[in-house]
Amino acid sequence: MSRNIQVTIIEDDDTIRSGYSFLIGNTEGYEVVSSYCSYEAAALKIANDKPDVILLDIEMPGTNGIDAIPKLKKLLPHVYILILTVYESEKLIFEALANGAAGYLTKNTASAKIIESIKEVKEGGGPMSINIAKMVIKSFQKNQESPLSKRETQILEQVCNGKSRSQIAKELFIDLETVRSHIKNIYVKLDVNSRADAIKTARENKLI
Amino acid sequence: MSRNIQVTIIEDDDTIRSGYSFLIGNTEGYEVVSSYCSYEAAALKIANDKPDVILLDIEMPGTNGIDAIPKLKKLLPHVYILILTVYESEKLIFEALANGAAGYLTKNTASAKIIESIKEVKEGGGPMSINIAKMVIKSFQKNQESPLSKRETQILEQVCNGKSRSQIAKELFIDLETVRSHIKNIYVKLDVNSRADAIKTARENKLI
DNA sequence: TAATTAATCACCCCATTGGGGTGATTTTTT
DNA sequence: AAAAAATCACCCCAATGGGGTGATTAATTA
Repeated sequence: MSRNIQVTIIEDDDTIRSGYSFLIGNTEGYEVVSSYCSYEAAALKIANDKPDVILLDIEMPGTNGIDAIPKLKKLLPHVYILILTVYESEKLIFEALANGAAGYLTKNTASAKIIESIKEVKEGGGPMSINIAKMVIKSFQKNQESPLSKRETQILEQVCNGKSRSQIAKELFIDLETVRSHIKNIYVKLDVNSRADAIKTARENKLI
Repeated sequence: MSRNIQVTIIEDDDTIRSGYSFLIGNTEGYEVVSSYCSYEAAALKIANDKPDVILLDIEMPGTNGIDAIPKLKKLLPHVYILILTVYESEKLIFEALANGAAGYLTKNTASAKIIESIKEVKEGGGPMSINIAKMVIKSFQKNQESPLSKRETQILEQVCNGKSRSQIAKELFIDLETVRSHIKNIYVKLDVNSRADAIKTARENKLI
């Protein structure tokens, strides 16, 4: 009834690539339809391979994995891309996810977990390594010890939404001068003197 | 050598509470130090229980789980809070995480996974149910079919950072009039006529 | 209870900004 | 060859933003 999960591997290291290939190819229900050592090599033929899931490395010669994601998605709009890399930098992780990666595993991940994640991603899940999940969750968390009051935080949020003083005043049913006053206090507390700097500081310190 | 993981359960449903209590209490290496049916009940005594991990429900009489998170964190700064609930709304999930929850599981989660997640959270991980992970990852993903050009997207990002036209011009080494021109085109494409509306539309459509 | 902090509003000043027009040139992509 | 993207130019003017300085009334904390 159910077809094997078709997997393509894009990874420049020969040893790792054949390792994954062997692992997946010998697992019941999985099938490696192709493997490439670069995006450029994959681009030429992958549209015919029609994989369900692509295992993608980030560090590669030529087009790197991050930039390869949108290009692969264009070639195969319904493919699920699972990043499998040694990198754990926040920037790379979020860029990969923003570009359309469906999951992110680090290379120390156990074989069983990789196999499980391929299935999970194919079923619409979002597999992540423990450490990745930690970073992702942390990125959501607000600073619990903000120097700003509730009202100030509320107003700063509106500033981040690009609202003008008068717009904020209307929405919060307070006077324009009150908004001004709050913003001035925010500037003092954050030690800034412009909207742009306030937003920057607020984001850096997760005050919003 | 290693102490049992001390767990507190806060959950208003008696049946579910004793179910979890039984499950965790009878697992090697885990210990239920206390269980409460509301935040109010917990607040009085939990500081003495000193749990490592709190299993917290969202739907509860009195203070709900979301609002209870920061309060519990104040009472026990080093506690890990694991949300265990039936709710899967994006809003609740992100609010819970923003408030400091370390993980988020839905109640259909298998017993073994719950036990594993408690350990994971105590070790600094960020356990999530598959469906939650999916939503979290989706929240990062940009719209791949933006109506905006690269330059326009770049400029809109700066607008979202609260930058003025002249600041953007300086940063991108282009003329102020060019920035103006781009912003005007962005407004036309997004069918808006102010920064605030552009930011709103951009966020709603994940163009940034 | 006393002292802070938070939240509200007021009026001064003025350079900068933002948004609406209209139009043109050059490079890149299709 | 045509379309889209990126660049720059000049018109207009109300609204905005940031800098001062200061006051009143809750609410919270010491």
